Amino acid sequence: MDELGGDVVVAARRLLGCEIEHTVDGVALRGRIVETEAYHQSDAASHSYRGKTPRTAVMFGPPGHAYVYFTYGMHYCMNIVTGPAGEGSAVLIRAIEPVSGEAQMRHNRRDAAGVLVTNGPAKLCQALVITGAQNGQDMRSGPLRLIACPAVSSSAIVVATRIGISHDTDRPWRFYLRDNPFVSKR
DNA sequence: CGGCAGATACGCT
DNA sequence: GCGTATCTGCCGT
Repeated sequence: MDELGGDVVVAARRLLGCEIEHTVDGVALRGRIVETEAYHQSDAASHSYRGKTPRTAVMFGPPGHAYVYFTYGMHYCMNIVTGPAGEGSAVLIRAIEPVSGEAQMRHNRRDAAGVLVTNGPAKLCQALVITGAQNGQDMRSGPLRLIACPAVSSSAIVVATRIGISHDTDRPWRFYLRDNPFVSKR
């Protein structure tokens, strides 16, 4: 998807409605992106704010790769790297709606019921078996893929402030599909 | 159902 | 040392 190489906010909106698929042991675990957040180098909430480090190096790499980080001692969260190589920007995937492999996703989540299976950034990583092993992977091909989609119309997108951060909290850089039940928080 | 504490390990200061 | 782009269970209303 060409738009990933441009502005991270444009990319965050553009990724809504597109799908992520991780094939694990021959089973395609696939979901539609319903909630995203943009993170940019100029932004104190971003891991890339203090420059390139071993942990954040992937954010400064080419667009379309996965940036997976480990947090709170137990959770993984996944991003899709955006912007030109050299710029530290990425879009956090905060929620997806299952499309295929839903039974396996629920199993991976200790049989979570209803929207609880994928309605949060760490939950969807657990459901899709995304860990540090996927960090840096090119999502244009391979077992972890991004599947492009037509752009979602602006009227279907809700703009909000980002969740769980303590710096630059006022940026309207969170986007989600209006009325989608898998969105993490209204 | 809303609020809060606890879990738990890693990167960076 | 300290803070963390979170989740879950447990408590009270």
